[in-house]
Amino acid sequence: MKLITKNTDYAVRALLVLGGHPQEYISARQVALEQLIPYQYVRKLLRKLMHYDLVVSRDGAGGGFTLKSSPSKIKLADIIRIFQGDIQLSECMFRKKICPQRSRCVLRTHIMSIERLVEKEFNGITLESMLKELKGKK
Amino acid sequence: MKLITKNTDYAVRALLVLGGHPQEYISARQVALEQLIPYQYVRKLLRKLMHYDLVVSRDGAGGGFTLKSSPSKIKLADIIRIFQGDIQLSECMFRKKICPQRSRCVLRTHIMSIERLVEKEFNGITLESMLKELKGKK
DNA sequence: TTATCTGAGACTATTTTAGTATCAGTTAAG
DNA sequence: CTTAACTGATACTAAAATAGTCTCAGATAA
Ligand code: FES
Ligand code: FES
Repeated sequence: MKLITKNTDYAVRALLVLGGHPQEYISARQVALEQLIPYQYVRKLLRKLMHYDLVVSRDGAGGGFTLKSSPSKIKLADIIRIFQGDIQLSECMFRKKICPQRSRCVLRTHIMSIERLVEKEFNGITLESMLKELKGKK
Repeated sequence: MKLITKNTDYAVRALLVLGGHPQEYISARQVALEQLIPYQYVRKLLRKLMHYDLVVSRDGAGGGFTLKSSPSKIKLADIIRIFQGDIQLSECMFRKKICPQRSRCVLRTHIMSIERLVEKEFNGITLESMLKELKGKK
């Protein structure tokens, strides 16, 4: 069971790179090199982060990506949601209007509360807090 | 992001069926019918539960499966571990001796503590408690 | 002896995750 | 005004995880 996929992991690292160079445009190539992420792959991730308004890009030579908003506003939970979708109970169809099993489903309420707990934890971790930790390690 | 896969979900349902008929041997067919799980699939799950000592089987006509130990001893966390493996951080290689990224890895400690939190929650849910809830719903 | 069961293992299918390749268009700098 | 360093978009392929099927040998109750 994985709480975090490679996608998310890479995305966080990429954002940390951008966060490490405020106001600068950093190319995908540089991110790939700094974090040892496959070049084309990180480009894809960065583009996705752009679609979700976490970063902005600039075309052409000297271009690249930079954070759109302050690191304190970027939560780990957001990143996870972008790359792994919402936290959700297996095949339980309770999102699809009415689940036929619902009346005798025992897992549902438990999972939902644990999901909320996890979400809360992930919400407490921001890019800012991660950047600080990183500085502490250097 | 899924905390629970279909595997686990089915397995829990199967165990609930067995738990609903203490001391009786229930056939895979009956479990499949009661819970609308594909027959061959549930057989495979039950066999796995047997390998992990949660249930015992009896061959031949009138045979089937029954819980090996008391429902109070069967934790949701056990079932998840059987079907989804340990909770673990993405590709972080810190299990493999030394991870090259470790020194500048910021996610590791966070994820580990959240993993422990989740594990603790799942440990608090037993087959017994689920059976009780189910009775309350009937 | 037959119908009903499990054990085991090989398969196939589907979905999710990871990664690559290509091409058109933008921009800075010589 | 050409070239090198970029991004946007999209279509791919590959690998891994999950879900589900099929078949056959052997056990057992009736
Ligand atoms: S399976 Fe639908 S409510 Fe749980
Ligand atoms: S990636 Fe290895 S310690 Fe985090």
